[in-house]
Amino acid sequence: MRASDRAYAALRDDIIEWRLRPGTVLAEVEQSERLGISRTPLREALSRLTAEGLTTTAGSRGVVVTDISLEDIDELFELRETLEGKAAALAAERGDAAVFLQLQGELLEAPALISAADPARHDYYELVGRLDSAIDAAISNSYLAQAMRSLRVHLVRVRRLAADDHARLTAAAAEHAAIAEAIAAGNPRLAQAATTMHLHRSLSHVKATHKPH
Amino acid sequence: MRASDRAYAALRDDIIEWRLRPGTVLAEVEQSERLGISRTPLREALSRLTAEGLTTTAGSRGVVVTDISLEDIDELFELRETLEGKAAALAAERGDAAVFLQLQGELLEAPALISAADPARHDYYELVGRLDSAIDAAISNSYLAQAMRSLRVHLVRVRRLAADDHARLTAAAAEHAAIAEAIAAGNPRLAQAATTMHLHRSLSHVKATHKPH
DNA sequence: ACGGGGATTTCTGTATACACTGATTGCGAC
DNA sequence: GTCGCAATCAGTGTATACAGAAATCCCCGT
Repeated sequence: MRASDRAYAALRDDIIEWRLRPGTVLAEVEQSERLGISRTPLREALSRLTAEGLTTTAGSRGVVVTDISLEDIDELFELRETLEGKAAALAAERGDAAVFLQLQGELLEAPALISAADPARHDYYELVGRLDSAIDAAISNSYLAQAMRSLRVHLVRVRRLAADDHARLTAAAAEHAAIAEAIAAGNPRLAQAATTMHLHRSLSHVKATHKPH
Repeated sequence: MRASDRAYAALRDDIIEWRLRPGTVLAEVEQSERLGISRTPLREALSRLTAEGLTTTAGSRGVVVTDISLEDIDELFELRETLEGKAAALAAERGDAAVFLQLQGELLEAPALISAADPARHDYYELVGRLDSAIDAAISNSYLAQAMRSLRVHLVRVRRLAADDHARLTAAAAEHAAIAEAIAAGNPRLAQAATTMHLHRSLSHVKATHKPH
């Protein structure tokens, strides 16, 4: 694996997990020494982060970690509702019903995953990730898929702001199951509506349990 | 201006104007010598182009200019309809009516710009660009605006494929005027419908007059 | 004591040298 | 003649050295 890839992954994780707080300046020499690489691959990693919107170049002060305010979260979910609603509708039109029926079944069993002794909810998020991937594959639109991928980076960051308690995750699993069911049924409008419902409830939950950093 | 910025702008223009055809490999040493800069800033330019989707890294063969097929154009317009439809609706809800009334008036006079002896239709495209900027400003959603900006790069490239004849541009100006009118009237659903109409006609025209390269 | 100017230092931006990987070509053997 | 292996070469990935700019700090003057 290339050094620039490792630097990108490390910095990306540090930002997403809020170990690098918004406003932190990422000086090239400092970070290259911390990660044990040279400045050249680090610069490439920083450009990629900036292209994704996780950092911005603040004049000649180097790059700084971007902030996410409550207004940003509103904007983020506005775009997310647009993109994922359309994606769910397209998946209902073009997707393979069997795949989403299978996912619906797994999602209905998801509460077992959440109540397990996995504090990071790894299995649960992996299942949700599989639903996202299935939708990506079903829509067969690389531009839309790319737009959603670039959004999800910011959403993972927002998710860390909220308290993902057991009750919310159980409800979210049911909402995801409803989306999968609508897609499997080949009903675009229902799939879009289920997505809208899920995102609105997610947004409400995030804003209600927002822990200021 | 930085050398990497100049390299980025030069390569971006070369790709958009189809001087660099899809499939062309952009070898680092070759391009850095052609542009009179070193490899370091050129690599930064290439990463930016790759992040935008204008190029892709093809294994160890360096980066190659991405292709745009007819299926890509369908996907592109599918996403464009989603994003610009939502943007028009939001602009109708949040925008300043006076701004869009003014733009509507100018767009109704646009045929005069098109029939002038400007083969590049510079004034006309500048006016359309002002409408895009006004919508960007009105929606006050940086994520959505960013997503549309990254799309427009590809759209300019597609536009070069079509024969932008006088008749189509005149009709397009009227369609743009209709969008501006709906936004000025504060009617989100009408604004979205007008956008859908315009994009469908644009897509039909592109596919009808497509010049294979 | 406060303000301004200059010098120093620390940063980014660029160039270049080096290393390593992967491909291509040529030579030899079957 | 063809297949295989090896050697060379081209080209990317990385490190480092240098230059230029900007910010900060210190010193001097008022």
